[in-house]
Amino acid sequence: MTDTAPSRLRGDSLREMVLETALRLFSERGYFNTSVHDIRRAAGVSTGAIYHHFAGKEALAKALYDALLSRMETAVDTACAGQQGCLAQGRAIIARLFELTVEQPRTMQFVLLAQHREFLPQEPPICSSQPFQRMRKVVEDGMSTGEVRSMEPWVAATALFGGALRMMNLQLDQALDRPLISYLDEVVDCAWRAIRA
Amino acid sequence: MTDTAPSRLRGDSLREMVLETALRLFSERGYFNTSVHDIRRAAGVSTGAIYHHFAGKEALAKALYDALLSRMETAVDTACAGQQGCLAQGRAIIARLFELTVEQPRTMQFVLLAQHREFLPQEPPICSSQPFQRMRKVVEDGMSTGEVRSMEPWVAATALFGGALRMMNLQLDQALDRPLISYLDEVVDCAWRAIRA
DNA sequence: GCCAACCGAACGAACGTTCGGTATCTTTTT
DNA sequence: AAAAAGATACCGAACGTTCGTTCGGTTGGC
Repeated sequence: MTDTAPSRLRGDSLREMVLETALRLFSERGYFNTSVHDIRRAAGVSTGAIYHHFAGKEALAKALYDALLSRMETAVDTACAGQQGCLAQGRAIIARLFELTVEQPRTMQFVLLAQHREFLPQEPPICSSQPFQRMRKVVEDGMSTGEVRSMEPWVAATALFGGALRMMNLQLDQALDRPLISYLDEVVDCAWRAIRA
Repeated sequence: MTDTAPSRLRGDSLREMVLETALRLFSERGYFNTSVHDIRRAAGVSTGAIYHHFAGKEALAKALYDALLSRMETAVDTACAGQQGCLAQGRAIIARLFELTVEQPRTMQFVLLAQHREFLPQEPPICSSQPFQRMRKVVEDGMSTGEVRSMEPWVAATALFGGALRMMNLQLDQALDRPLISYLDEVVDCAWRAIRA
């Protein structure tokens, strides 16, 4: 009778389960409305297990944030990779972000909307993170090739991606009646009219 | 010796002081990092006084949120009032919002950026509030007069105001090196190119 | 002398965290 | 190959603190 039983998780898979559960609860109810006991219960692990893998609640949130931001970074870079020019790259980024917003709303909720500085005081604002820097670079490159009108870089970047980010916001607030992806062409069209040469 | 002393506040002025202090602390450290005791101390009032004017911490936050949202509503409506056409109205709204962001960053921080649903579970998302409805209406009117290209209303609204809202975001995160107002013309120009007929 | 407005010490609940103990895996010894 | 020893991973009851809130008492205007 070598039953493997519903053998409780151990090691890395336990760690993953804790992170997954924490993401679900943090994005559903917010960091401060989620206690370590809630995570413990929902993940089916012990308090000690959580504190074995993470130094505390804040460290858990930081580990989660870093992992998700890094995933988003990869997604943005990969989307850009195959594309030439500001329009194509911008479109690819927006398309990928729209996909992520639909496929992993919790991730986007936690990374884009949550006010991290309230529970991760050391963290720089999200706008200075790698993915956002990358977006600004795309626009600046477009400006130096003449594809984009010459203008203030901040304005150009917010003009290209601001509308898309707000559409993602609306999707996460469930304000849209059609699938987010179906707005993609019009969103990109608008954004491009705003900054093209 | 009828010294009026530094006579402690009473009545409505005490209530105002509590609201003001709460706004300062909520926007600086966030709702959950601010205890009622913190507000009590910072405002120089007693616990009982707070609970005399507000049913609890959440009710205090709601009163504050309602007051600020109503102020913002007035600001948007007033800005629109003297203007004719989508471009003029949109520009006036953005200009006023930029001013408010600089003059009352705490208000904008609390109203626009904070995740209210975490501490006011009953509250609808900010995008369904009056000021945002008004912004969408401006765009839709512009579309029916032919000033704005015919397109999906949500896309048009986010295209017109999305860039400006992100610029306000950057200002609140102190990412900009020039005064926010100085970007106004370029922001409006971009937004208008995005949706004009 | 009445009533609303205000006071603040005290309270129970919930939170993040600890820590002595146990289970499981790894290495060493026989 | 089996047993012993050691190390790592996990367990969960319990702890100290802080929080939002209460409530019997006090003040001040009318």
